Amino acid sequence: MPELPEVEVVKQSLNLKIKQKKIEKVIIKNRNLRFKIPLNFEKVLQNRLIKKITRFSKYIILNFSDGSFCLIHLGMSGTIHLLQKNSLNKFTNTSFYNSSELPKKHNHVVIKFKDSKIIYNDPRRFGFFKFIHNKKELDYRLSHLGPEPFSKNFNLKYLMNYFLKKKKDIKSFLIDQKFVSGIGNIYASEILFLCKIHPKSVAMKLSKKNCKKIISNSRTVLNKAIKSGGSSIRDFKNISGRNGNFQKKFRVYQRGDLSCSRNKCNGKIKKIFISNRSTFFCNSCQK
DNA sequence: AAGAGGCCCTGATAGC
DNA sequence: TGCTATCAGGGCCTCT
Repeated sequence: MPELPEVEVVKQSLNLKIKQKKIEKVIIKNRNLRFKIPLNFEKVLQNRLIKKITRFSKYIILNFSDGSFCLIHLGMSGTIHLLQKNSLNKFTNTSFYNSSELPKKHNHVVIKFKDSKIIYNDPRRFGFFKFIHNKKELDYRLSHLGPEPFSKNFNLKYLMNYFLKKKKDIKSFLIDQKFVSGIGNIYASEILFLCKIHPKSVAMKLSKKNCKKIISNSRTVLNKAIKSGGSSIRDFKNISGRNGNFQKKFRVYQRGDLSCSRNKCNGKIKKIFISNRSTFFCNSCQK
C-alpha cells in the first residue's frame, strides 16, 4: 500500500520531527519482520545522530552523521507513529497518521529520543529495518532498482530500449521495480488510465507516443498524490494518512463496475487480474 | 533472458 | 455465533 508518494510523505514528516536527533535507545518487540532483525541491532543504532532522512523508491533512509544508514521499508501495512513528551513528561501521540490512538497490536520497533519516540507498527510484517554500514553498501543494496519516474534516466530512449523484446503486458512492468521504482499496484492502474492505454497492452508493441505518455503521466500521478498527502485505503481508522486524500481522486482503482469519469466516455470500469494483482481500467477509453 | 508462479503475513469481509 | 475461504499486495525467490 505505501507506494512512492506515501513513503515520501512519511519521509517529509520524519524530517520535520526527528532530524538532528540522537537515538537514545532502541527496543525491538518482534524481530520477525520481512528479514529478521539481528540481535545487535539495538546497540548498533544507539547513540547515532540522525543527520537527515532521505528516500529512494519505497525505501526510507535514515542518514547517520558518521556515514552509516538505516534502511526502512514499510512493506504493505507499515506505519510510523511519533509520540512526543508533553509538559507533564508524558508521551502523547502526534502521529503521522490520523488515528488518535496508537494501535494496540503489532508495535514491533521503538526508537527513543530525548523528548520523543517513534513506533513502527506493521500488522503483516512485510516491512523491514536494516543497518547499512556505508554508502557503498547502500548503493549495492539498492542497485537492483530501476530509475524513479522523476529521474532523467526514465526517458523515451530507456523505455523503447527496455521494451524491445518484452512480450509481457505494460501493467506488469509498471509495478516491476527493476524497470521503474516506486510505482505500486494502485498508481499503475491510475497511470494507465490517464494514458488511455489498456493494461494488457504488450510492452514491445507500445508506440513512441504511448511511451512518452507513460513517462509524463507517471510523474503527474505521483506528484499529485504527494501533494494530496498520499492515498489511504482500506483501514481508515489506523492506516489513514493524516493528509492522505488521493484515494478520493482515484479514477479507476477500486471503482469496478462504476461509470468512467472521463468526459464524454460511456465506458465502465472493469476489474481484472494480471499476475494475481487486481487491475482496474475503463473498457472504452483504454485501448 | 524472460516470464510464470509461489511464499511471507494478518485483518476484513463474505458466505454458510 | 463460529467456522472457513478469499482477498489485499511489495519484494524476493525458484523453476522452466
